[in-house]
Amino acid sequence: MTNTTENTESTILKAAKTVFLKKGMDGARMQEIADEAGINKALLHYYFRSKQQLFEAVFLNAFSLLAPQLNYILNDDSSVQDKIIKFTHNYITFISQHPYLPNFVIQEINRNPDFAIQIKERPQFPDIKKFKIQVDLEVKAGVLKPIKAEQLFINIMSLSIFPFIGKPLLKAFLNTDENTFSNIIEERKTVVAIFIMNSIKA
Amino acid sequence: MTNTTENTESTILKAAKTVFLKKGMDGARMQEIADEAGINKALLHYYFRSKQQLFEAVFLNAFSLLAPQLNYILNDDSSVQDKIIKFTHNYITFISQHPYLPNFVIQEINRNPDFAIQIKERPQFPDIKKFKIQVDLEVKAGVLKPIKAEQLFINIMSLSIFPFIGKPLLKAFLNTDENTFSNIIEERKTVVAIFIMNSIKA
DNA sequence: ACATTTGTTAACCATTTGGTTAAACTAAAT
DNA sequence: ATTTAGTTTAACCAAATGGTTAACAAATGT
Repeated sequence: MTNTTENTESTILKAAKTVFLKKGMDGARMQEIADEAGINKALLHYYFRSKQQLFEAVFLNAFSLLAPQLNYILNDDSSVQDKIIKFTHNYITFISQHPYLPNFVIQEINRNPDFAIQIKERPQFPDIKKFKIQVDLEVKAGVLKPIKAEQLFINIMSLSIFPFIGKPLLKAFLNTDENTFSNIIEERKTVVAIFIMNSIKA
Repeated sequence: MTNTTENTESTILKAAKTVFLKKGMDGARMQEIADEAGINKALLHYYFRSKQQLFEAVFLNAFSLLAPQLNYILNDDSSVQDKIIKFTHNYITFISQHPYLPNFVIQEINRNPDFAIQIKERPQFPDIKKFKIQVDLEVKAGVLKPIKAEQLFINIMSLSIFPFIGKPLLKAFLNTDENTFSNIIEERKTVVAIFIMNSIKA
């Protein structure tokens, strides 16, 4: 077997990722993916059978990029403070390089909530249990002000992810240009952790 | 002129809102909107000419529901603390009753950023200027810890809105059922303001 | 009563779109 | 050299979809 096969397959996947991430399942067109990949449309079906299956390949790939980052904050052994500092910085940095990713994943799970069930069954799927025990412990020990781990988790995710999803809206509200907004995001790599820790440090 | 006209028109708008908010421009089908309204598909074109124009009517209507709430926090004369308490409570309450709204608006602005330009020109479009001056003043007066108004604004929006947009994802991560998640959201009506104020109160 | 305007519908149309097919091409195996 | 298996393409197909039309129904004005 020649290696053109694998090349073509990964070329398709890359192109599909570009188009699906930008336009979503409903907005994407098989012809556009083929054009992006520079190949004949029939090849998409030759390698992936259907739009649905090609989409799922892209979706699972996208999700598997987001999950490990999360496992880090949830299962690391450092203090809650260290985790928050590292996580917010890493996550905002990471998403800056893949700005379409969170919006895509969230949008498609909203469109078809069955996806959430599917990905929950995967082994790398993040589990909040350990993080919750740790937060409860530090609260009891008086290191942190009383806060429910669930609320803290939601806050961390909200502050890290929303600015990317809501970017066009926020840009309009703040009346800033692209460059200024980038600077604000850059600043958030450190400022978000400070904001959170100011709130919960006892 | 009979009033059936206005009835039909508003029936269409209501149905279009239901379908567009759930499925977005790309996912929505004119036939589905007609079925939802219980009328013939041709009537959609009779009253709104095209899918695009019907969509725009729905979008502007949706946006005009979100904007006034924002103007409140930005232009009210109460202290920053009072604003944050009132805003987070009001906004989370409001969105609970219209859970598809923010996701829809953000998604469609992402799909077509020209929308952001269009709505910016409307008179009710929120302006952050006054809020910024107020925050800067309270920081200088030592009422608040140093924080940029822009970052604070993004934080408030993130903490209020993201839980609704990311709901299916958060539900999966937190491993909670619908009911538990509703309780968490309910709790956020008060807990978000406390979280923010703990962070920024000097 | 009658004509005219407005509202509503079923049938139809053109285009788009996901998907298929049969033929052509390529490269390794014999 | 010839066969064989895998790869790629142009042409094609059926269904879906936004939009139109022509006829019909219901109000409204005269």
